[in-house]
Amino acid sequence: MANFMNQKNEIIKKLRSSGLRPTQQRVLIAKSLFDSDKTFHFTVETLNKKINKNGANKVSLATIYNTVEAFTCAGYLKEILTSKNKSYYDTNIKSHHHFYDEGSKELTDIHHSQIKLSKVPIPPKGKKIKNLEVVIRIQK
Amino acid sequence: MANFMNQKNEIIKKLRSSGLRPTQQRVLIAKSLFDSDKTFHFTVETLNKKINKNGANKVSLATIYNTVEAFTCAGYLKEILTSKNKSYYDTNIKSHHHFYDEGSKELTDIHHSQIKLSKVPIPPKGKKIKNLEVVIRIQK
DNA sequence: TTCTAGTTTATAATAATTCTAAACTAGAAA
DNA sequence: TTTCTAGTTTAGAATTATTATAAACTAGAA
Ligand SMILES: [Mn+2]
Ligand SMILES: [Mn+2]
Ligand SMILES: [Zn+2]
Ligand SMILES: [Zn+2]
Repeated sequence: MANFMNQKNEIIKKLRSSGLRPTQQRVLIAKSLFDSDKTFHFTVETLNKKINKNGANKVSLATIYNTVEAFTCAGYLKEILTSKNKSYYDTNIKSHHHFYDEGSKELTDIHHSQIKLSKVPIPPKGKKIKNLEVVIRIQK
Repeated sequence: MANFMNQKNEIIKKLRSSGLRPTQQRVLIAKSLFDSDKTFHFTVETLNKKINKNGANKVSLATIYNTVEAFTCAGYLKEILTSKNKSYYDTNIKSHHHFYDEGSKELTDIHHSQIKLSKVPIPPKGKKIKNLEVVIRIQK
């Protein structure tokens, strides 16, 4: 119970620190995303199902979109673009890479240390590297 | 002129070899994509403008979509998924990597030899690596 | 308790893409 | 050469993901 309180307070602190007012909806979504010690990948569609399951419509789809964008801008989520016509998001914000299964359309993390780059090109003049990601497409 | 004939015949041969009937539209699009010795990146939107410029509507948008998909399946184009909500395509089908400029939304090739991977993870059981691509996101 | 900027929401709008079904055509066969 | 038909093209409708709008709501400062 104290633990429960703490988690909620942590979330509220986290939101406030990014200038995001801790509304009921944002706290609910943040719990669903950040409460577990395990990270995961999701789409707006799957998050919406998770949040609004068991019939009771708790949070509107528009708010799911708004919140996912706000959390991404705040650096609490990473957007992963590996699938056509649909954005994936990652609660693992550490630098890492992915397997993408073309069949099941599922992402699997590759830990940073599992890939070593011994040669990387210099970016074009006046441009800086923002990030570098490896995607390994797999299939049966 | 002979050269011109040859190019057209090459294209027709290429299409036939993949079971694609060499229609006027496909030959026209193939010319636009494969005639130059330089490879390039494009979207359906930019290809449509290129094909249907100067007012005269030569090929329908649906056919542009159909043809790009057919060429991708046949292995004559690569699909590049780096941008939200829009597919990019590449006439360079050799294994290579990309810079993606978040500002201009432009792709730039990184030659295969410009990146060296000294460690790559084993794919999950029963899965095979289809391809491995590095995307380096850059900005000012 | 009041007030208001920020937020949520239903709904409309947009953008990219895919689907549909009727008209067309490449090219094999007669 | 003409006929035939499966494959292709096309305009337009439908779908899907996403973004915009604007009215109702609420967190939290005063
Ligand atoms: Mn290229
Ligand atoms: Mn889309
Ligand atoms: Zn991940
Ligand atoms: Zn390329």
